[in-house]
Parts: sequence; C-alpha cells; structure tokens
Amino acid sequence: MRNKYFIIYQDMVEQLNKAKYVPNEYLPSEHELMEQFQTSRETVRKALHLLAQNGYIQKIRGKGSLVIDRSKFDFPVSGLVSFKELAENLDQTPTTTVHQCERMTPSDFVRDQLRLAYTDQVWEVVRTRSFDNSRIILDKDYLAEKYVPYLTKDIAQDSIYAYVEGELELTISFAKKEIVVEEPTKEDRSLLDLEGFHNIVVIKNYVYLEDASLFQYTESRHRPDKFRFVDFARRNQ
Amino acid sequence: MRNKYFIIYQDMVEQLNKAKYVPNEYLPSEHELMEQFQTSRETVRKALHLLAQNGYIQKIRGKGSLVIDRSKFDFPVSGLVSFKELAENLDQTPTTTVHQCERMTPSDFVRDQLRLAYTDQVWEVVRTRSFDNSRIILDKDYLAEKYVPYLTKDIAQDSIYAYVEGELELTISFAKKEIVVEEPTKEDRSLLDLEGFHNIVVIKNYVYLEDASLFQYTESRHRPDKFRFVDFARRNQ
DNA sequence: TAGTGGTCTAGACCACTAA
DNA sequence: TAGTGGTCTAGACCACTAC
Repeated sequence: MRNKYFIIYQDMVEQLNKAKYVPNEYLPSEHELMEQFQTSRETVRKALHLLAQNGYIQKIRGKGSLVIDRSKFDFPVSGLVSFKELAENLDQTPTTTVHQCERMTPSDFVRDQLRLAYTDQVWEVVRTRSFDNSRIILDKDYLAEKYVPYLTKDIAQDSIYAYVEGELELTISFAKKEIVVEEPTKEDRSLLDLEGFHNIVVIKNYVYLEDASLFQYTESRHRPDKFRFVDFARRNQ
Repeated sequence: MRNKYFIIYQDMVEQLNKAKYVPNEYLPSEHELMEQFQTSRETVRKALHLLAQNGYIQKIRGKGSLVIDRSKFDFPVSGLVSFKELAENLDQTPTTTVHQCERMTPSDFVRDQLRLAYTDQVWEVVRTRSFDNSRIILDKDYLAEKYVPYLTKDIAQDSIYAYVEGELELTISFAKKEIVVEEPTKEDRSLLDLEGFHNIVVIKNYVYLEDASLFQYTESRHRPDKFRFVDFARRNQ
C-alpha cells in the first residue's frame, strides 16, 4: 500500500486524463476533496502539490485549483528521462544498437566525472538510436561498478534505468543536466549519420541516488536537426 | 513579515553559505531545528523541503538531512532565469544593446504563441548581449499589452523581469522552455557576430503568471560555441 | 533500542476572491 | 459575508538506520 496522498494524486491524474476535470475549470475545493477521499486537508494538499508540480493545476488563492491545459504545451516528461520513456512520446519507432557494454578501468575524464577512486571500475555502454534508419543519437553511459555490479548487452538493449530501479532496487533521486554544442568527434562521425552537420548537441547527465551519491554519467550526443529539449519549471514553493 | 518556514529556509541557506553546515555532514535533526527555531515540526519540514528542492540537502530516512556539495556541480540558477541573473553568475562583463522596443500588432506566429485575440497588441523587444565585444545572444521578447501596458528602452536595457515583478507586481509562476537548433536567419546574421557558425541554438521560453495566463514569449538565440544550459531536476515528492 | 525522517490527523487562524 | 487556499500547531504512529 502506497501513501494516501500519492494514491489521491494518481486517482486525480486519472480523472484529469479521463476529462472528468477539464482545463480552465476548477477542481473541487480542498474541503470537498477531504470528504470525497475521507482524509485530512493536509493530505489532500500534498496530493494537490504534486499535481501543481507536475503542471496539472495552478492553485489560485481565494479561488481554487485551476486545471491547466497541458495539451497546449505538449508536455515534457521533464527532468529525469530515459530514452525508453522518451521514445514512447514519439510517433516514430526508434531502434537501439548496442555497440559496447564492458566493465573497464575508467579514463581519467570519466573517473573525474564520477568522482571515483583509482581502483574503481566502471561499465561503459555505447549505444546509437536510429529513427527512420538514420543513426541520430549516440549515447555513452558510464556506471560505477560499486553500484551496478553486473550488466549485459541485453539489459543495455532494453533500458538500463528499468534494470537499475527494478532489479537492483536503486532509487534515482536527482540529476544535473548540462547542454552544450560541440564539434563532432571521430566516434560521432563513424557511429552517426551526420549528413554534413558541423555540430553535435551534447547532453551531459549526472545521475544521483537517494544517498546523494553519483552513480552514472551519460553523454547523449544528438544530431542538431533532430534535437529538441523541453523543460517545465515552476517557481519555488 | 514573511512566512515562518521561508524565513527558516533563508536563515539556513545563509548558514550553509557561511559554512556553518558543511557538505557531507548532516544538518541538526528536525527535532533540534524545531527547538532552535521555536516552531512545529511541519514548519521545519517545509523549510527543509525548500532546501532539498533547491539542491542544498538530500534527506535520508533514518539518518538525517545530508548537506550536498553544491560546488561540485556549479549550480544552475535553473528554470526561470532572466538574463540579468544569468549574467551575475558569469565572470565576463556583458553589455546589452536594445535594438527595438515597440508596441505593435503581432505577427500571426506571435499571436499564436501568446494565444492572443485579433485585436490584442504586444510589445516587441529586440536586444543583443555582448561578451568581450562579441555579440553572442539575440533576445527577442514579446509581451502581451494587456499585462504590460507600458515599456521603455530604459526598462529593456535594465531588466524586464525586475520591472514586471517589481513595478507591475505581476508574479511569474511557471515557464516552459524548448531548446532547438536552427539555421541562422538574416536577422541573426546581421545582429550577431556569427564568425562562420552554421547553427543557432534557440531557447523558446513561455512564461506564465500566477493565474496560469501566458504573458510572455521569448526567443533567446545563442551562438553555439558560447551556449551552455544547466538544469537541476529532482524526482517528485 | 533510541533516534531519525515520512505520513497523517483535527483543528486553528489568516489572506484573498467574489457576490 | 461565505468560500477559497496558505500557514501553523501539537500530537500520533510508522519505517528505517545504527548501535
């Protein structure tokens, strides 16, 4: 059994998706929801807070919780997103090719990025993502062996995240992304269909676990014409 | 007088900056903070929640609130950031040139982006940002006149955000960003020092007010070599 | 077992909106 | 004025960590 407020949140997301509540109208008041879910007001408020954070509603003091038209801004699955989730939001059917999946001694650069000790080993995974038979994205993943002792090409073919969170029961807590534009490397040129593009958009992703330890560094290298990043940010509180 | 929990939050941020609390150690327990600030536990927890959301701490059940080493990831002023704030985080001294600041009938594209009626007017502001005497960024802002009735070159020279939030007392609530890479337009070529770059990184920014109304659309067009976007994302809850 | 954070409650008072 | 959301309280019980 999950948290009560999370159940209420999920329930209301479902109602919103089923259009029981529609954009530009107000949700039932917190008092009404209290009665409806037979719970306290603070618990209702936690659920509403989640809805607000995820862009479903906007709370307006004195008025109520306004349902936002999420379809207006084709909503980002912002923040911590794996390729698999990302692909589900696209029309095209992407394919993944695993070029490498090896346990190894990290380069100085990677050891530095992952803040590892000299004896620590890492898994290096290199994959390309293709759309319409064009290799568009080159993903290079580095995972600290101390957190992920075992990995296979099959897992990399599917979803590393699903494996890490499902099988290994590690919980991802936060991530830092950095987006820059670089010149293509030799590897980019050999593994991607660059078609004369002079730049590569690089998303550097640092993924942290529940105890604030850094366990993964990923570079996602995109052909610029197919790159699109969407972000939804809410003011604090 | 502000909220009690916000005061506690600010107080603790200050303590963290003054290194009273240091990375990889734990904050005082919620019970201790309760006594220290003479308040209830839920209020302490709201303050800690803010700290967590802003990447200062990581709460670990059964153990405490771990102070995160923010210096490790040169911290983003993530999300809703105006150029002025951004510039403060850079070593270089940037200059702003206002090329245009006019009230006008919007193009179809802008009317569409801002979801305006046919009679609505907008303010169009065009500015370039220079670093080391190179014009690196082209900012094109469109503000609905119904929210911002008045604007001048002087305001645009300084900070539109400061004016909107300070003078007009409008509160910005959330924003959606979209980052793509485009071919330079004629305007890009004439107003920026492109130095042979073939691409422009475009940040499309949709800014919403407290009542979830869209009041500003901005395109921030960056020379790719100087572009860098940082994002910090926390899992929900 | 003691101490930590996570959830939940029932109630209070306040600030804002709208009629 | 009635109804809304925002803040704050004092207490309860639970789940987890460390000893």
